[in-house]
Amino acid sequence: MNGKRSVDESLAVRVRAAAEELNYSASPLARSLVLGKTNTVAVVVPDLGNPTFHGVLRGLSHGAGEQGYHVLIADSAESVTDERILAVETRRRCDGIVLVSPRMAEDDLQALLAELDPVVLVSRDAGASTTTPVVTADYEAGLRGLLDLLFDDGHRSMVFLSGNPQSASNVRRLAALDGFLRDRADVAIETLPCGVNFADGYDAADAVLATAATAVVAFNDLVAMGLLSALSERGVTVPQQLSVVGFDDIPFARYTTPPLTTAAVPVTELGEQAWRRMWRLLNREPAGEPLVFRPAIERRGTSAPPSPR
Amino acid sequence: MNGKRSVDESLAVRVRAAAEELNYSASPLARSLVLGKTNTVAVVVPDLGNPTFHGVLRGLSHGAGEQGYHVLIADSAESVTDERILAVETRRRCDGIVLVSPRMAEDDLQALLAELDPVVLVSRDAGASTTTPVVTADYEAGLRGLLDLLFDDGHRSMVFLSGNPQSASNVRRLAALDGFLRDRADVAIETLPCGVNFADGYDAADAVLATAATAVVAFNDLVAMGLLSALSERGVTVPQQLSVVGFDDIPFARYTTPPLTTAAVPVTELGEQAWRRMWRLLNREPAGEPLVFRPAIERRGTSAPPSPR
DNA sequence: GTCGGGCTGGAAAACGCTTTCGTCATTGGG
DNA sequence: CCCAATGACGAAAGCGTTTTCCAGCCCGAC
Repeated sequence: MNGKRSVDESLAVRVRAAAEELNYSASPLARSLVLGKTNTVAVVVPDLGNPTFHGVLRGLSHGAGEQGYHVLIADSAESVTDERILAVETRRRCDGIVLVSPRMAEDDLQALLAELDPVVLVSRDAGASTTTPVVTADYEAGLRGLLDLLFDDGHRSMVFLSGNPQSASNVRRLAALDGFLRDRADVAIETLPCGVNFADGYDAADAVLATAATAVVAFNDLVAMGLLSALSERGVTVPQQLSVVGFDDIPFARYTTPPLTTAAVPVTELGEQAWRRMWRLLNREPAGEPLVFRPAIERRGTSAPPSPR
Repeated sequence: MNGKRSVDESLAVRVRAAAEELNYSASPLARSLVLGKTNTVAVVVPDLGNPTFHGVLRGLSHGAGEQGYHVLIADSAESVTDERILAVETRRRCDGIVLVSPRMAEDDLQALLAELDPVVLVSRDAGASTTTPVVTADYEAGLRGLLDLLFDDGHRSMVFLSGNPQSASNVRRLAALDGFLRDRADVAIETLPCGVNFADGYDAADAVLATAATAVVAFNDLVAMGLLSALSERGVTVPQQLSVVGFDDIPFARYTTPPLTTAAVPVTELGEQAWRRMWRLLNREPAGEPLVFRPAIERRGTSAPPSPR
């Protein structure tokens, strides 16, 4: 049947014809069992509702599909405790697993990676001394780029709307903030705990307006858009009265009014590259260096020099 | 090991201890083979980039996860030809399959459903004489609601930005248009071919402005948002100069400026209910009547009575 | 004391494949 | 003309489970 082996062609033809007629094809299950491979990879995401993860999922699914692989999804629902169990359990049904932005502590992650073996990490690094392939974005550089942009526009008083403290990318952003403040003594940045969704940004409007800031750096585009929406309701004009920048450059970002200034993370490409790494791993090839995308600063309509008081 | 059978408790304890020690747990693959069930269901979507499908996927994944089921995703990339093969192939690796808004012709769909057997249909009906459970929204009623809203506001000249002609939901919308026009002789609605994404709506702006319409009904929220964005760039005020309504009520809809008037389709619930249907099917229970959600008209800021010339 | 019944635990069959092994026939060379 | 080598095909083993089946064993009853 499967093209191999030295079999008389006429017999092979008859077999194939019979298979066709009986509508037969080999059971993937049984094949998997004997072959020891399922032709399936899994993706674990913290929240299926997040557009960032959609992009990664799409890129990954696309790449995998291309090469005959299937993809299993698992949503940990932001639960740090379930993350591990979910990953381990899911891992058993496939050949490898992609962890997207896992929330767990670094020690736990390290231990887990060993257990999961063919595994690649997206949007999170594994700390030192790991051989796990990593595909991520340089959140620190991205945020720094946004801060520089605002600084160059003349902003000296800003607010940072921070995201999920569990999220590694939030930690990187905080680090960028620290570095920036070290370099620029004349700037004040207040960090406000916020969140990662529309509603979080929306709800943060009053707290933001209570400060003297002329610019706000949102954890991500979702938060920025929520804030934009609330500001518009309050009659605060953007960017005249307040500059707002986001992060990620989700598809919606360029369609806000005004279009959102943000740092572009190529999420689909993150997913595609994660698949490439996984593919190499599955073929026992070296997966290559960690891949770090540098977010591109997209200057659009929500940022401008502060207007004189 | 598995709690069953009459086995001496002390022995059972020893076995469990050994299993623990060896870090053993039964191979899901081998179990699946012998049990004839994989504890996995698949979802086939036409485009993983579409927020509507995200919602369905989320609802479904959540429900399935709750009951120990895994979910396999397959993206047909809007290819009508691949849809069938993808579904059949994917189906073999799981216990049942959910088809979300399949694009294929009704005849083909009917034939496919029989082959896929435990199958549920989302956002598309199967035509008559099928026993397949269906979970969908009443797109016709939704669009009719929007048209009535605009009519009651005084609009008599409108544009409909139509979506993918392959999509069944587009057909239903067109039917609503026909019905509406039959009832209201004094209304003119022009249908413009458009698409389903931001960019499509954005690109349609000039064509829309070339008409005399005072209101535009976009195929969905994405299209409406793209249009909104282009209108804002051209200095056209919404809703003063032009009313715009969308469809779906994606999470972003309420955060546009002004917030988008739309017909709300509860996508997550669509997914959850699809899972419930699937669950019943898997347990050989009757799946119940087709479930049709009636979209709720969300009157927000992008629609208003037309201003006098 | 012997026989039958109810448990328990281990062996074997089955799930549907792939791969290896062995057999038989065919052919070429000595 | 015989032997060995080659090659085609079928049989069997093994993948890791669950389920069925069978052989014991202990106990109670006659």
